[in-house]
Amino acid sequence: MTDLETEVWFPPFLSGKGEPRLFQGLDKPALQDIFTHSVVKEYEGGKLLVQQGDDVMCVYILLKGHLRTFRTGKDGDEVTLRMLKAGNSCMAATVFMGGASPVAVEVTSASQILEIPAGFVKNFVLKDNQFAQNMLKIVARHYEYAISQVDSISIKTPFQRIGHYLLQKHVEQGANSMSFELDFKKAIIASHLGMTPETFSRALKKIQTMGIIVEGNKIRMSDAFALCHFCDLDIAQNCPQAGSGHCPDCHF
Amino acid sequence: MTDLETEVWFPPFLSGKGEPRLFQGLDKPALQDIFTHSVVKEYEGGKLLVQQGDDVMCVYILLKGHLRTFRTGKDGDEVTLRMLKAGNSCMAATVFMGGASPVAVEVTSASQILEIPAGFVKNFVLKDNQFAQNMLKIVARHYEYAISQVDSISIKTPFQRIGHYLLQKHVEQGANSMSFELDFKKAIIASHLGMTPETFSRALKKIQTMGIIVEGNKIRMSDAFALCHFCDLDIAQNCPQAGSGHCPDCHF
DNA sequence: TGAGAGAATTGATTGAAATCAAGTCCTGAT
DNA sequence: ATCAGGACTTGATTTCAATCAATTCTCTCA
Repeated sequence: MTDLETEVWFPPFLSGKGEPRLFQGLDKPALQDIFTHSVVKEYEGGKLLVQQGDDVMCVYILLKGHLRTFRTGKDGDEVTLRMLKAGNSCMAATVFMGGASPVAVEVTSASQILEIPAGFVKNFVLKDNQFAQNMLKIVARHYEYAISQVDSISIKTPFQRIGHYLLQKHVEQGANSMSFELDFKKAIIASHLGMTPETFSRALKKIQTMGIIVEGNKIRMSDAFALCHFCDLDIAQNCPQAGSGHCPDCHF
Repeated sequence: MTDLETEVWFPPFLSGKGEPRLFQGLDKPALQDIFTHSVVKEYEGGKLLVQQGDDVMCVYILLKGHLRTFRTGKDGDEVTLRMLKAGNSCMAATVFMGGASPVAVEVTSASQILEIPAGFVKNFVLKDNQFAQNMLKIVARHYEYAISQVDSISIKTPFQRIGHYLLQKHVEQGANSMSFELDFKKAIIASHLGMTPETFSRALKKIQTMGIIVEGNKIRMSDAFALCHFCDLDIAQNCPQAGSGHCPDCHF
């Protein structure tokens, strides 16, 4: 990959907020080193990038499109673990543990992906501390996300899970717009939340009695605090309104 | 902490296998640096080390005893996320993300704990790449564990979860003894597996029809492969028998 | 414009685990 | 040895999400 190409696709990764970024704070030679060892590939929706049990050959960074990671049980049941959008990465943790991938990765809409070879990443961590720290942050973030998923699935009702999920999306987008879109198929979101599409659909209906209007993939809220009932510490931490006293439900 | 003291308690951390070790491959000055900044403390069973939402002040390394990490929902329901034994550490990921702890940590039996201050750890990662890599491995390991927990809870029946859990314990101990002990209270294990103590108890009864004898905390197996029915890729990876052809259920 | 396929919704039924409620067993203290 | 309290087990009942089944909706493509 040339320096010029880098310029084309790199900028979005500098401006990203929210998720910690792999390239954050790296100096130019380091970036150059990474890019010359990486490739950008295009995939059609539906393609299975990694299968459960595969040896993982690279860390994937999603430049454009959507991926999901999931696990399949013996009987074919699936859980969706993560739903990735541009800027997210996956397989970082697996590359460090070595061995078989515990998850499968599927391209859910046409995507452009930067692939950094596993061996290179492993070495680079030992050479560049900033890179190591970035990796650490990313993996730690995923870990915390997984924890909240365990929590969600085991101690919340399907209804609460959906409310929590919607609120999270709302806060992720800065909590300033009165509406947002679901950017994955409902069946995938349902699987992510540990329920069937039917249950998901019914809960979405029920939630409309709380001032949440659902029209296809579009979610509109009658007031900015309609979802605050579902708030918890995890969300409050990222909520710009937390502690401001404006939110009637906020105890944080 | 003096060098001499180090000698006393450090050895077990060098010989450990299984979990990646925080101190693995560090040179003497690095170790010295860590130890002079750390303290060892003793706690009685029942003590809450960290509460959900606390600012985390240090990374904990369990030298002796038992801890568990858990989350509590609004209605008081709990999920046990991890059950730690000597050699395990916790709060590593949280220290890197900064902010409030997503979990609470409870001392479940009298314990001795090494506490490394958060600030020191964060700096040390940037100074010592080996340490950074160790951290990364530990967090990655926890992440993979959390993934398997999500998987377990959402796509396995309670019965399968218990079988899987028992097999895991069996394999952890080298799969050479015909019996092992549950080292946490059954209610905690139940909570870890996402079920009530009643359901746990009933499933343990049912599993006895498969050649697993349960006597209090002691689990005895009629033959070495009695639990293999519950095997999956995750476990097979750590199974010394995997691929040997001895196990009638092994497809790996 | 319409056909067809996949996605999503809706309804009826079922089943498994949670809950509620006694009981038993075990351990450690007096 | 007895007692008290906790851990665990067992039983009866309820509940709620999964399942099964049938539409409806919404695309895309001819």
